[in-house]
Amino acid sequence: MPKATFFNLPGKKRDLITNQAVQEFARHPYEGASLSAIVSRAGIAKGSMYQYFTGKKDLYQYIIQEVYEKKREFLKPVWEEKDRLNFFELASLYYRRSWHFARKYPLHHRVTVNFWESRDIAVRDEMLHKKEVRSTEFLEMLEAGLLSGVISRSADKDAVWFVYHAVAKALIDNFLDPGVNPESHEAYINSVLTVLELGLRPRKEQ
Amino acid sequence: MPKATFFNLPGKKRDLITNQAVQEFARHPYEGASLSAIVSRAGIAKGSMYQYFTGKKDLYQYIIQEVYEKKREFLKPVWEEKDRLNFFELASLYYRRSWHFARKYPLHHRVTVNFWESRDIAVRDEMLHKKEVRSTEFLEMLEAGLLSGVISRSADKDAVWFVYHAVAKALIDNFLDPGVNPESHEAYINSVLTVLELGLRPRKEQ
DNA sequence: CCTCCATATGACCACCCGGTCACATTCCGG
DNA sequence: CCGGAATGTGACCGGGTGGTCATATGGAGG
Repeated sequence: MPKATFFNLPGKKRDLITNQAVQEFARHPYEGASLSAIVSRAGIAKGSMYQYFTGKKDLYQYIIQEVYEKKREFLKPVWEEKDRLNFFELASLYYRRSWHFARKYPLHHRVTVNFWESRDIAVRDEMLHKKEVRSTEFLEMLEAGLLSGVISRSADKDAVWFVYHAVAKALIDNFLDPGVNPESHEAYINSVLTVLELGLRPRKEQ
Repeated sequence: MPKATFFNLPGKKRDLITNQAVQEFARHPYEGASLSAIVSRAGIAKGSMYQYFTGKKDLYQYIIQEVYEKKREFLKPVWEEKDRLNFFELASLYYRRSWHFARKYPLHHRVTVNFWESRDIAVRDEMLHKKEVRSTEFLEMLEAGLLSGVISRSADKDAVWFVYHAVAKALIDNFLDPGVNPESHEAYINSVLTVLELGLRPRKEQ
């Protein structure tokens, strides 16, 4: 969505602008982010920004796209294990790697969190699109789990999806909580997933 | 936190201001809510608002307090069943009644949703305080469930709390999704809770 | 009736926002 | 070296914000 001019820019300058924009959208959700702050920190004129993008929304959509591309790339190794691991193992791997992403690229992580909490209409449709992208692989995983019998066949598929989605969101929200102990956090993710796996009602067989 | 002047106001006028503020904070999260819009819709002068409250934040805190008081009152009947119902029955009752609250007072519901999604610092401490308030009764419920053995003793208590909290948030977020069928929604809440109760791994005993 | 104090008012302030545009600068092919 | 196209610039615009304050209004007690 950026104009051609943006891609004609020398790489350094383009990266600087991109990075400053990521930083701003990490600090504030779309509505609260300030274009003026971005251009000022990037050391360019306001008018220049409008040579590169048609407006604030355009810039935001570009940044969102870049950030998700990066995350998708980072998560690729998880899906390559798809055939070797069962649903529960894969889910654990998925969340642990998402956590690594959040630690390695905290700004990008913050951008995604701000993004899916945004209630802006201009952003919502794009959001739905992205959510589909995000969930496709996970949904496949779930289907396979149900088919193979690793997941109880009596479970309501919609409800399972809902629960996992909710817990995923909460887990990821908390990925960067200050005061979290890196060593224990992986174990914590697994504890949470175990609750989902076994359920709260005691099991007779163990 | 409002000034004494506010409580000297005739009841009608006080209610009008309160209602318009609730409406605005239902439409927009704190940062995006407009004081000018509130006073304009309430038909009072901007200066008058500053006779009643010390500022926007003060007004917001008052509204939040009122809204949560209303919700707490509405949920009271649930906790009176505490001794008659087990953990799972109580949880079901709790969410179904929360949903009734959302249907009956959609604006107040929206205010709560905006509130706990807010990332404003001025609001965060207050929020933590409120969350404690909200969770106290639920945490008690959970403790009792663990003690009585209705909940598996092998479950990690923190993880259980985390999962329930996450699902609660997601359920409540979706309470007012347009296009939701009121009759089926209660059943859906129960489906979701059943997933938590039984877990995803198949059970041998059934 | 007059005084005094609480209350009501809206013009006004400084500041911010996203966006525009006439003009300056840079670059490159002829 | 020139001329035209591409790019860079920041003052400026209209409109919004939360907050202030001198002034006007009202009502209760002496």
